[in-house]
Amino acid sequence: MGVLELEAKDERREGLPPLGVEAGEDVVMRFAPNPNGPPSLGHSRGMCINGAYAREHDARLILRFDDTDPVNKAPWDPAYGMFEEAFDWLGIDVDEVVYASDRLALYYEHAREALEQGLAYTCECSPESFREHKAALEACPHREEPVEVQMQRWGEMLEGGYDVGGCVMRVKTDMQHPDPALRDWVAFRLVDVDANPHARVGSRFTVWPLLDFQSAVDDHLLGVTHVIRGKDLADSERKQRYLYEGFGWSYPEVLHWGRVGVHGFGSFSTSGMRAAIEEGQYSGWDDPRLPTLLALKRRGFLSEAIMAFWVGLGLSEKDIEVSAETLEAENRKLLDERADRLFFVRDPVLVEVEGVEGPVTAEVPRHPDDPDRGVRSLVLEGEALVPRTVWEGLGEDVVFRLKDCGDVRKVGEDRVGWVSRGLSDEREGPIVEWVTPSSVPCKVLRPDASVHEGRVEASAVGMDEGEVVQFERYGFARLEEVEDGGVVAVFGHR
RNA sequence: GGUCCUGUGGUGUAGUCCGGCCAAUCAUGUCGGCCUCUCGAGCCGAUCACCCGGGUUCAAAUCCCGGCAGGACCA
Repeated sequence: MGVLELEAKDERREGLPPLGVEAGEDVVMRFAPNPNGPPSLGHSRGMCINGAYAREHDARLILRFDDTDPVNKAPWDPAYGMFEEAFDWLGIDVDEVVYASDRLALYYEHAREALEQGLAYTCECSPESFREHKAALEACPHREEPVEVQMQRWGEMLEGGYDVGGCVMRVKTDMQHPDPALRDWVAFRLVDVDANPHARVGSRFTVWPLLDFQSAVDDHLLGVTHVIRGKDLADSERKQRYLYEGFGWSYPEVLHWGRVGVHGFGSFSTSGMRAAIEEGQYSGWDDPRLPTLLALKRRGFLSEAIMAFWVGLGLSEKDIEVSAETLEAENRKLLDERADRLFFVRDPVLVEVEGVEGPVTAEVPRHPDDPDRGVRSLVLEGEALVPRTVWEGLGEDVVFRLKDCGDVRKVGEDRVGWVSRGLSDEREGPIVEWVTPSSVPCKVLRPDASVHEGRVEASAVGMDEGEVVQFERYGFARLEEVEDGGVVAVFGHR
């Protein structure tokens, strides 16, 4: 037996690219959202990819709220819990939850060390004047002042000796760096917290770190070994490396992904959604039109489908536009097997069935491929309800089928004649969903904000709220309200 | 304007580091057929791609140079 194991070059890779983990290395990953709104489909990419890697490497996964911008990305209190719930829903175990806003003392401590070691300085330049220094590739006068001066200014910053904008702390990089974005970036600034109280810590702190500093310090302190994030943060790495090198820390492995647009969900910013909800354009964060996880869940999307969708897209750095159909296809694969079938008749027409002898009981399987789940019974006596669009599309005398019941011929405006119990050779029309007058009213909320009104067979009343079903020939929907008097469902997709 | 990233069918994606087995993978979409008492699922088939131009080489999706296009960040 040959011991030679060729690493076949043409073997197709499956799943996510390898992480680059050394043997025996403990992997620590984190997902670090800004909790300024509820988790969206976009966030779920980070949750799923980190979660999938964490699972694969038996890694420690940290949920860290990077909530240190009370002004531009003001945290929204309910969002914290919603992210934890979203992880639960996705079936991803989080080992630790960290709030950056609890850790200001740690950031201050590291700021002090950075100043003492000459890695950073305090700067009183106005944005305009610093911009000039930056453009001229020269240090500003504050950069080289002695440590004592730096420490003193830092102290004044903390003690309220400056107005907002009066002083910042910068990390020293290289004022001649070819990329102006990297020249002495701002690590701390003053915030008007009276006007912008923080959702968790109120107005207690006026000096706040910017994301690059906070996240750099936290990744180190929390022992994060692998960071996966959007390439919009690609510059962060280069900024943060100055700090890491100064402190003698080692930088985590970083992977990036490009921007994703999901065609069919539009692009919604958190702040845009919030404004639209407040104006009443949407019913709430779970409005079926929105790309939030709440809305997707409400429409019957399964978390496994979302996971499979993101893992399938992979991790490329190119910007992509995918169709919602791809996500729907993942969901359909799972749902087709799980969802019980029901007849929902949209915009029904009541037709009289002439010539039918006695009640005819139709026993329709709950699932066509799984007879063990039993049947639902519909008893046809003299009247049936059929969808208006189908009915109006039928020519005179056309024979069509009431699914699993019998063939009938359209003989008048609102009448059909019974043809046969079994499948007849005469049928040329479609096989159509139908219900009896004992059915219950049903509303289907659609993701385009329209509502389809109709009737659903009475057996729906025995089902659980939250259950996802397939309305035959119509599509998948999640039962939201199930009461004797009627049913409300939210449409998922075909 | 600067820096960086990315260009494979309609949409994603594998392959690019280490050139040949790539007349290019898989998924999704579309079209057609089979099956089915759903316009669902399943099965079969078809369709459709290496951004452009040079160069290196016996051989380039893959390496080099130059364009072009898209994006991100900063200004």
